[in-house]
Order: sequence, then C-alpha cells, then structure tokens
Amino acid sequence: MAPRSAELRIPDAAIRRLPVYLRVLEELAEDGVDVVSSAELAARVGVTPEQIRKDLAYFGAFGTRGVGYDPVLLGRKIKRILGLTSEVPVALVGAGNLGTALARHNLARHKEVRISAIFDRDWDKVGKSIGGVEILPLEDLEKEIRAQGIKMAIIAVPAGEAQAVADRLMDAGVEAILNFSPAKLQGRPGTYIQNIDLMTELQALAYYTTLRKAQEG
Amino acid sequence: MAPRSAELRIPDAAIRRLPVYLRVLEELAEDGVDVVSSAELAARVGVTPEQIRKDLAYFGAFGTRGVGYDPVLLGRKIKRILGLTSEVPVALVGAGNLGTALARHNLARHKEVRISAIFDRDWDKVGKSIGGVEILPLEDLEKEIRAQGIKMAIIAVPAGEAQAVADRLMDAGVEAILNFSPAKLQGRPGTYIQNIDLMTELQALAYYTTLRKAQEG
DNA sequence: ATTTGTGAATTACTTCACAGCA
DNA sequence: TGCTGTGAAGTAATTCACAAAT
Repeated sequence: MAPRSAELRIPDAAIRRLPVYLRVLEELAEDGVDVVSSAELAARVGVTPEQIRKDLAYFGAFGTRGVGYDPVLLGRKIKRILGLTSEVPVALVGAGNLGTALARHNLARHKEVRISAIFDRDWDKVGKSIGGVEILPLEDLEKEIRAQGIKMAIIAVPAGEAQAVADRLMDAGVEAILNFSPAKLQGRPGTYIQNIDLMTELQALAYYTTLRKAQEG
Repeated sequence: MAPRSAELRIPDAAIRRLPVYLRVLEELAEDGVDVVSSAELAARVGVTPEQIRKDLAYFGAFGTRGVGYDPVLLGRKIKRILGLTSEVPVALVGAGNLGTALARHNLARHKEVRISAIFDRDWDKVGKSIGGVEILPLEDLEKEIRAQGIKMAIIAVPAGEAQAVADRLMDAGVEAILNFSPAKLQGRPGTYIQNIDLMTELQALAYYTTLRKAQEG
C-alpha cells in the first residue's frame, strides 16, 4: 500500500500476520512451552505452516531444523522486526465512542504499544482522563507529539475532519496512521496509512448471507 | 476466505470495496450529480479506475460507454448485489467498550445495516439500552435471533468466550460474523467469518515507522 | 470523442515439494 | 527422523491496453 524502500519488498499481508504470531507465541511462552513447530503454531493462528515459515524467512532463519521454534526467542525476534522492543507511544485523535473504546481497550492489556496521548477538539472533554491519560485540546497536538517523539497515530474523528487531522499529524512527524474515519486520506511519501472502515466491513458481510440470494433479480 | 458456491468465485477484496463505492455514490447522488466516470469515482475512493470497472464487471455492466455511471442507479445495483435492499438486522454480542461504541456508531448514521439486538452476559447491563436498543441477556440469544431472522452478527466479547458465542450464533442461523475478539474462530461450511483484530493492526503499524530501523540489529 | 467492459499481461501472494540440518 | 528454509510452481488479484458502444 505505502511505497517502501528498496530493501526487497515484503508483503503487507505478511507484516500484518506477525503480530498474530507474536500473540500466540507469548501465550505459549507463558504456558512454559519451550518449543513449537510451524505446524502447531499455524493451527493455533489459523494459517498454513508454510505461510508462517515464508513470512519469517523474509527476515531470517529463527528456528531449528528438525525441532521447531523457541517461543520466547521467536517472540523477541518478531518484536525486533516490528519495532516493538521498547513500549511504543501512540497518539489517539478523537475521544468519541470509538476513540474512547480503543483507548480503554488498549490500556487494559497490550504493553508493546500504548496510547500515550489523546486529543479532542471538544473542550468539555479536555482535561478528563481515559485510563489515566488526560485528554488534551487539539491545539496541543503538534507540541505533544513532538515532545513525546510519537510516530504512530489513530484517527477516530468524523470524516470531514480526518484529512486536516492527518495533515497535522504528518507535519508533526507521525509516519504511520490507523484511520477509522470513512474518509480517503491523502498520504505522503514515507507515510503509511491503514484504513479500517467499520461500517463498510459490516455492509460487506451482508454479501455472504443467504438473505441476499432471496432478494436478487 | 469462506468457501462459496460454484457461480464463479469473486474476490473477497472486490466485495469489500463495493460498500466504499456505495458510500461515495450516495454522496454524489445527494449532491445531484447525475453521471460519474470510473476515473472520477476512483479518485474519490482511492483505487484505480480499472479496479472499479473490474469489480463491477463480476456482476454485470452498469455503465454507459462514452458517458459513465448514474450514481443513483449504480448505487441501487450495488445494494442489490450486497443484499442491502431492505434494512438488514444485525446482532451484537458484547456491550463492553468496543461493542457499545460500535452500537452507537452504527445507530448514528447508516441505514442499510442496523444493530437490532444486543446481548451481554453481565446482568448489570441487561435491561439498559444503547440508542433505543435494549441489552438482552445472553440466554435469550437463540430465541431473539430466530425471532428477528438475523443472519449477521458482531462478536465483541473477550477471546475466551468468542468461540462459544460463535457456535451459538451459527446454531441460531447466523451466516456471517464480524469478529473483533483476538481469538481464531472455528467456522463451518456456509458461514463467513471476518476477523478485525484492532490491537494487532496497531502493532503492525509500528513496522512502517522509522523508530524500527533505529533499534534494528 | 469519450469512457465502458474485458481478454491478456503482469504482479503479488500462497502453496508445493524437497534439499539441508539438527 | 523430523522440521525448517527456500526455490519452483501455482493461484489470485491487479493493471494494461484496446475493442465495443454511444
């Protein structure tokens, strides 16, 4: 999706599977499992074993032939690959229903990535906190993002405001954006934008239903 | 992802783009635009023109050569294709942070698909309403889904409960599920399951950041 | 003249199948 | 022996390029 550097293009799809592997590996590690095969891991994740091996092979060789993978070691490697070695700070713009849910959801579990700045344009919300993180006015966006060195952001504002927010985020140094607004955002070289359009996903579901066939014609 | 019938396999990716086209077409129709080219539509949606033409071609020919598409007519056709002609009822299981946000978000706009039943196992929540839809106890799931003829559901419960909920939904006749839990759900033939794993998406974002490169080695 | 609809070419992604190693 | 790592093969999705239509 985003244009990436020359260093051999790795499929987006592969990158997006890595965190799923990571979660299962962490569960296994917690259970004291000290070796796991690609077949076992694949079964738990819901992909094929060769998919996992191929995905990992883009970055190196992390297993032992005839044995499998060490969950702790492989987990650490995946974190390194993704850039999740130290806790990564994320900005959230928009503390409406969805933004608030995301913030609470994130703060509950998940240590690798942490929402550490929340912005909203509504002055009634400013000053309140979600899980110990204070909501700041939109005016402070650039200042706070620069101060924290934030490179990732979540946009959860109405469609009409999304592009303006994205522009300000990118100006402030944000390089990767998770966009929950239905707006098509204009990105820039060196910036990655992942869109998650919840209502669109829901509408697409209807296609896979037999109700559809009944009303066709 | 889901095994579909013999009638020429249409890419999931194409299906998931149709609602995006639909939204833009509805905006255009509302603005009184009476013709739009694939190029214009593509620019607004953020894909290539031939992508749009190819996606539509799976289902028929809806435009006029040399002219373009009628937004109203094409919108109607896409609704027909997706099965969104009458308002489609959807069940939501789990009225936590995310579930509540989804319910409110859905009830705000979006008429084609409507959350018309909400379930939660927490008896403190049962009886309360979100946007006029009462939260029912999990015990009533099968009864209510059958009564309303619901075929689509959203799972927004903790990972540990997700499979049990999915099984009950499928038993009750649900054919398409949007799963927000991080669990890998075991589906069945004739059922479509779309996973949206928000925290995983967020972790994947980190890869596209320059922070990553700094800590590599 | 212009823009759709579509086979052909291309690119991207996944699966196969087996060589390489513990 | 058993499981990883990987080139080769296969499949799927996208883009090209142009004939068909108005």
